[in-house]
Amino acid sequence: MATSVTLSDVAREAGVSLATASRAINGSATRTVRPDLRERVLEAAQRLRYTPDANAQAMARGRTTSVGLVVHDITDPYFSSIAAGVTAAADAAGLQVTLTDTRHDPEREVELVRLLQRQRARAIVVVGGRHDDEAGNDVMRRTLAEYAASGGSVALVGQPVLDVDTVVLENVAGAGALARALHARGYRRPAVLGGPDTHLTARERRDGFTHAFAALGTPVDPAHVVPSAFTHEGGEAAMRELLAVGADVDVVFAVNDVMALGALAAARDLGVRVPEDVALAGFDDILTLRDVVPGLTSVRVPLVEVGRLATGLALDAHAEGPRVRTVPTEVVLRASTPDRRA
Amino acid sequence: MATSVTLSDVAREAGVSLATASRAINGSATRTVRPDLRERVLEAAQRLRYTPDANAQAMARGRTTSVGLVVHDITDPYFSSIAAGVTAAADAAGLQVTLTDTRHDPEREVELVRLLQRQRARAIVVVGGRHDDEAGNDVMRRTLAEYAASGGSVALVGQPVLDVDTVVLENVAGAGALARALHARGYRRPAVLGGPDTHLTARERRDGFTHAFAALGTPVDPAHVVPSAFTHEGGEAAMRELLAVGADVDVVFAVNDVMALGALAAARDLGVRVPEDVALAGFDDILTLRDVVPGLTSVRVPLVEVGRLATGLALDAHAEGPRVRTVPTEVVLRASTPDRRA
DNA sequence: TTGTACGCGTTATCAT
DNA sequence: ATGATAACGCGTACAA
Repeated sequence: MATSVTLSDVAREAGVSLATASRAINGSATRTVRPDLRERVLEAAQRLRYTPDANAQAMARGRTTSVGLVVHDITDPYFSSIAAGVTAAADAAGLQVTLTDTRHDPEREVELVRLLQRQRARAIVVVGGRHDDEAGNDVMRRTLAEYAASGGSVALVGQPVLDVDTVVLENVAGAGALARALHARGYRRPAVLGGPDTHLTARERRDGFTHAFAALGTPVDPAHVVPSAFTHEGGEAAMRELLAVGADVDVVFAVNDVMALGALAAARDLGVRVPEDVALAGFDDILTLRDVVPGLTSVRVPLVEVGRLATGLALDAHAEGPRVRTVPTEVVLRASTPDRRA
Repeated sequence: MATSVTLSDVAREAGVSLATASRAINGSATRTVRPDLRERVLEAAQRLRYTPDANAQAMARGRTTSVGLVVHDITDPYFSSIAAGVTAAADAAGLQVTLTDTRHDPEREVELVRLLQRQRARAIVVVGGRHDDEAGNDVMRRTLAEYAASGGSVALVGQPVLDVDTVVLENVAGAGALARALHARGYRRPAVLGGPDTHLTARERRDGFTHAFAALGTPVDPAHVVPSAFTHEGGEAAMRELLAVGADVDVVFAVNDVMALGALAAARDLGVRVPEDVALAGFDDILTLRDVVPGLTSVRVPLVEVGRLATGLALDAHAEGPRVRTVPTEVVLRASTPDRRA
């Protein structure tokens, strides 16, 4: 480690006290510095190439300027868009983002929160739907509570089950609206690539979809609800399974776009045409969709905005119990689900 | 800010000195602690829910555990894949990643490096090709030099023009190999969506491509080299321009995949079929391509590995002058450039 | 307005 | 092996 110029060096060089140098450079709120002294200090700082040590400042002030971000996979467009929102919001607040990635390992999520707590991140944004796993949730809930007790604030993107501020996506409503839109276009034999059984987001979207179709008088055949991983590979495998049994379906709903794209790949691979042989829809409306043909019908989630919102929630200190911000979704119909009534 | 348990609290609770507590918990290298005392300390720490303050540790040790990362746009698959490599490598080294995003503003790049220097990031990875702009490069070079002088190390992904360790992509060779592969498939009337004139990566790929085609006896018509932004929109606009003038071309090379996808969108929009009416190729082989039809011919760059490599380079302290790690590329032929000789 | 001195939480040096 | 104690770089009451 080479030598780093400190504020003391600057003070000495400028012939003033450490305190004055600090006030001149940082611009203390209450105190003010005589213009000529201030000038001397700034000049000295420049001459010496002084760089304030954010770490030391954080120590002295008692709070850091960093925001922790926990995602499952930064290469996934869903997460990278949210991450963009988080960095934008943090930047606007003069804060830095520490990016951490679970690589889809749920246990790492807890470790990463602890890690960020050690960094004394002023706030943590955790992105990712919860699981129906009381034991697991309990560990996470306790971990977050400890972090909060140590002075940090948390925002979650997912389900409001961890007693922290949460950005909630309208999964049920969005999937229901999608189902109705598809029904209106003439689809009557739906199938669902449902994701993991315990994954709440997957479940909400799956049930929102199936319930809506049931309410319309054309229930989804339970045999046509295929569980899978929440990933590209998961969607691909589930679609393959569905097609392998020769299921009689006219539209397939994958509970997220990445899965839908996996399904699309499977269909392509098996010579099944979308939408001619079967229609396909996803959820999230990730950025990738702009480059996919046929245009994939989806349910839009304002992902960047979700990141901003979560960051704002986490940063905006509050007193009362956990808040919930519900983000509306919007059905976007595209070529992958053409009108069948023609 | 709520109260946080400190090491002193733990020491008092365990009835030992601060020093012993520190040694027991951190496990000092040279010193060792009597087992029973050690046990008492650990137990006390657990009881009090003690969490070490990474910031304070960094102060005392004189070095932080964070790595800075500078990208232009985290939602761009090129950058997010590299970011995945950086976080993986950092994680393996027990370090954290501070993610910063220029949002395509070159001036922010310098500011972000200064920001990361203030954070005393132990290393900084800057991702992004350089520009033919000596003034701009000079500012950046000086900024990085100052950071290095303060004890940090830097790795760049791009061109080795800033006197720091650099991961270099085989742009010229890759584009040349692509040109030859296309020529071998029968293409004779190539065009290039060339990106910004001053952008070195764009230029290298453009020239590598045109020179190779010239060497094969079928030079690229200069009128068919269209400059543009290095983005999706840039590719789209350039393709639109090319098609608008009714250029007589049989294959279009976009200097990166994101641009190629923009070009694909433009072609689609104008009713021009790929590859029937014109073939298309890109560069990078971003993850998104797995979902694009027709499969886009590209030049593969091991992006995640590039991120890992750059991080390793930055972390592995060295004495001598700037090192260069060249990453090989590989032509991947897909459906967007079918064999024309049939 | 300026300077002195203490504190932030931890590591490391130096006695003991 | 353990314990005082001095750093680390900075902010800020408090005193002058």
